[in-house]
Amino acid sequence: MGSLRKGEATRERLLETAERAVLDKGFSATSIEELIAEVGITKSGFFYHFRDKNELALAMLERYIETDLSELSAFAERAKQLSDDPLQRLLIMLKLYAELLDGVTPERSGCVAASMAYQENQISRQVAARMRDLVLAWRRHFRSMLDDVAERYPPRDAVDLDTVADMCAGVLQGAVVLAKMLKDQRVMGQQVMVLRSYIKLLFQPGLN
Amino acid sequence: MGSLRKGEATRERLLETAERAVLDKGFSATSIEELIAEVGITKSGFFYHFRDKNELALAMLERYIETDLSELSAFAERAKQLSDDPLQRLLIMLKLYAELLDGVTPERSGCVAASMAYQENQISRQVAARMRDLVLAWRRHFRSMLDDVAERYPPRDAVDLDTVADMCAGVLQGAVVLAKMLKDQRVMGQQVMVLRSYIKLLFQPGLN
DNA sequence: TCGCTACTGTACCGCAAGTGCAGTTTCAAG
DNA sequence: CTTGAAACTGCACTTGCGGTACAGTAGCGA
Repeated sequence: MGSLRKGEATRERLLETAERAVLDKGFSATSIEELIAEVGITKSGFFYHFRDKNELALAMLERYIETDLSELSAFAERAKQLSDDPLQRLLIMLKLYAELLDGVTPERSGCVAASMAYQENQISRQVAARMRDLVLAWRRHFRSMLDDVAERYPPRDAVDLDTVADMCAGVLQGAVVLAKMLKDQRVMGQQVMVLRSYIKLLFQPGLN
Repeated sequence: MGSLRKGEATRERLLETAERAVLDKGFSATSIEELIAEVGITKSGFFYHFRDKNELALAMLERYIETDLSELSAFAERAKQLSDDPLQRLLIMLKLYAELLDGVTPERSGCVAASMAYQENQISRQVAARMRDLVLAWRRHFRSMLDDVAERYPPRDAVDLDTVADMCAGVLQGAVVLAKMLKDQRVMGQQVMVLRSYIKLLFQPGLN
């Protein structure tokens, strides 16, 4: 059938190789020639799959968004199984995420979208649009969890829940940057745990 | 005297131009030829000042660190004048920062260090070392303010203050990334205000 | 055996980084 | 007024990368 054609396999290997390289050293520092050498095809072969480097970026982003969002859903699902309480669910999910981050290798850590974000004005409109979609998806995801929490536990501080939802994604993005700057992966897990502390303080009753 | 030599002025113009370009479109997308065209010197002139692009990066980072840390100190100083209470000082400082971020233009927003952080393995050891220094300086800065707060107001949650200090810098870094991805500057100010909310909840007494 | 998919091979262009070096202007100290 | 260092210019050249163009071909399923 068409679903597992040979071309798809090569394309996937290119995307996988590119993702590793991009997370390790950035998009513009990743050369096409380096990718084809690792995958074992020629330059012509590369341009058979992608019109140009920008289209590679778009495909990488598309792929990243898909896996990232399904990972997020999986964690939410797992948390749902582990507790009935909306606050506990959110806290469990953040703990799961922190544990995931502690186990990831330095070279593979980072966000494909964020690595492209800092090269703003050289990326295409389509890439920019998909980046925006991703942030909005994160916002929706955390917002819906926060809504469930706020319904049962009134927040202790007057904050906009969309902004708190953004913070959930933002703290992680910031933690990645700090981890890269410090060359210390541990800060990622740590930062998520501090975010958890905020959620606890914001909603959890009976904390003095 | 040696302090305001002509060479220093040209070098400074190069660094200033480079910083604007890098914040707008990233380091690797910023070409030397574009810089010299704007500054009005030749390629040879550029290489008289910097051995290569990496040395430019190092000088930019050095310059950025200096101005960033002095800006931070200035805000802390201003907050010190406005209140005697350590918690209020920190909250005021964050508010000042949020206001600064709301007023900055999109092209000039961002952190020179962070824009280089995502190109990790192609930057020199020296640049990496200075990036580390910067994060540690941020940590020290916020940590000392947090220590003052914690002395008077015991924290409501068992968190490591170094990690909270990292979060102060991290939320900002994350907010920059989100702002770039969303093309919406407002999230930067918003995120700092949520961070403020955390500090309030963590330390402020009498909140229910 | 036909034709499509998935490539290879070759040749070439333009741009940016970087090298090397000789020559020139500017300006301040002797 | 001269001299010499600082701050460049000018030119020629190399390498690497992104990208174009296009002809040819191996494998494979209908």
